[in-house]
Order: sequence, then C-alpha cells, then structure tokens
Amino acid sequence: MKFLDIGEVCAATGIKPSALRYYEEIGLVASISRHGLRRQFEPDVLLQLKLIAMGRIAGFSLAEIGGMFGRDQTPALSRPAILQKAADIDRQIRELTALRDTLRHVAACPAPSHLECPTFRRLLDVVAKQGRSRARKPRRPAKAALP
Amino acid sequence: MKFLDIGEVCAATGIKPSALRYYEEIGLVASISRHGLRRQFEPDVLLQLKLIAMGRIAGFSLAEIGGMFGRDQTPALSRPAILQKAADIDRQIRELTALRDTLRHVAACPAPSHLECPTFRRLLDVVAKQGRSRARKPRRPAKAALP
DNA sequence: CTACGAATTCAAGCCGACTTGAGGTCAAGC
DNA sequence: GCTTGACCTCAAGTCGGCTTGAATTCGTAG
Repeated sequence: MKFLDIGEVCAATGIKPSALRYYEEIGLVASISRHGLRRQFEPDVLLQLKLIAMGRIAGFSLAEIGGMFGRDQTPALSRPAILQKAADIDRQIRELTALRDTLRHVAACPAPSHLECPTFRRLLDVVAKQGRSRARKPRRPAKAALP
Repeated sequence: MKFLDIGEVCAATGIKPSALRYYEEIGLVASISRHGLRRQFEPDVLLQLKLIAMGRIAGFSLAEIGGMFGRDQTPALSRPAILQKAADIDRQIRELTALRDTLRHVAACPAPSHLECPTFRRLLDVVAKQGRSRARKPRRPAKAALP
C-alpha cells in the first residue's frame, strides 16, 4: 500500500499543509492513517484536490464543492442539481467571454474615455442582457460573501 | 443636471446602499454631490457598476477591477497588462468549460465512484494540464444579495 | 543516542467584502 | 410644524478560507 505522506501531497499539488489540514477538518478530504503524527493519504486524494481546485477556479465555495463531489462514492447532489450547476457555469462562461472581449476592446480603442465609446457600451449591454435573464440570487439566506 | 440619488442607483442595480458606500470608500466609484445627506451620482455610475459586476463574476477582486477601469478617463492599466488579463480570462474559460463537462459527465455516468470512471479521469487530466501552465489564486465572486 | 527537521495541535489572526447596529440628520408630505 | 422614512456616520461584526505562532512529538540520519 503506497500511501502519500502529507508532505508528498503538498509537493505534488502546491497546496500547503495547513490548507490540507483545513480541508480535512471540514471533511472535504480524508487522511487514511498516520505515520507517527504525519497524515497519510490515498493517491486518489490528488485527483480530489484537482477537482477542488477546479471548483475554486469556477467560483464555488468549499461547501458547494463538497456538495458536488462527496468524498465517498455517493453523488451527494441530485442529477438535476448538477445539471443546474453546469448551466450556471455556462452563464459564467458567457459573462467571462463578454468581459474578455471588453478588455480586448479597451486595449485597442482610442476613445478618450471608454464610457464614451459606443463599442464599449454595446459590450456592456451584452452583459446587462445576460444578467437580466438569470434567476434572482438568494435573498440573503445564509451568506453573500465574496472573498 | 439629473443626478441619481443613491436610492435610485440601488433600485436600478440591486446593490445595497451599504455596498455602494463601501465602493465609494475604497475609491471604486464617486458620488458627485449631496442632496441633504444623500449621495448623488452621475448616471454613468450605472455603467461602472455593471463593469464592476462583470469583474466580480470573473473572479477579480475590487482592487483589481479598480486597476483595470479607473474611475477617471485614464486607462490605469497598460495595454499589455490588459491583454494579459484577457488571456487569463481565456484560460479561466477553458477551465470552466472542463469543469462544466465534468459535471455533465457526473450527471450522466453510472460508475459507482467517479474516481473509478476513466472518462472522469480523462476530464481531470485535461484540467491538470492547463493548471500546470500557471497556478491561479482562487477568488470567490460575490453573490448578489438582496436586502 | 541524540539532534534535526518536518509534522502535529490549538488558538488566534488576517484579508476581502460587505452587513449590522446605534444614534443622528434631513426634506418631503400631511 | 411635526412625523416619517430613507439616508447618514462610525465602529464593530461576520464569513470563508486559510495562515501564523507557540509549544510539542515523531522518525530518521549520523
């Protein structure tokens, strides 16, 4: 059984030990045993951490990520819920695309103030329309934080 | 001179007065005068706030957004720097696409544990390759919260 | 056998982005 | 002219996601 020492996991992923312990503390990953004090992980943890990194980049909280990919084999989220997440990401991709185009335009446009440039305003309108189409966000249920 | 009362701005954008004051405090937007105590804004602030919302969705911090689109007409960021941001967003889009595909696969795949599914692993590998090119600090976008 | 260095625990701290609460001010409507 | 309600200020609080620091425990190299 080749398990991975926490140090190896950190070296392989670039994640700090403290972060890894934190992930374990909140139940996002699990260490399988100890070597002395040192946590040992199954190699699969590397894939899980990759997944977690993906989720973070996509803007999901650790709690949401835990919900999407439960540590155990149970899917943890209903099929429709997962598809909803996928749709959310699609929307995010469209917005990012608009932002990217806007930035490229800003880099190219000679207008003195971008707010005066028609092309710029058009790009903003694109985003505005998408924003309008999406469902209303939670009415301050638990949180609205953005790190 | 038709200025917008803070209340109107909030109504138009869904942003809370407290958040708007915070944005002003950190120099992201500027109020132009007061009506009694009430802040008055130029109509352009609505576009600026749209821009800010875009940036937040894209995962940029308020500081970064302020750097990209300074309140005044000066571009605040060099042309290459802006293009670099655009390239970063392109990468982010690719990662989001991979995550979305992974989620859709998870919704469809019958394997007992996704870590055992070859398709799933292949998707992860796609992301892994991209991630290696440059580690990106994850930043959680704010969810729009209504009062 | 001892020293070393990496990992451990636990509590506390930090940053970003706001929100909340207490106490105050104001212009508009009756 | 008084009430009302939205806004004001300022300090403090919150939440997520870690990091840092102090004191400690190991396994391994020498």
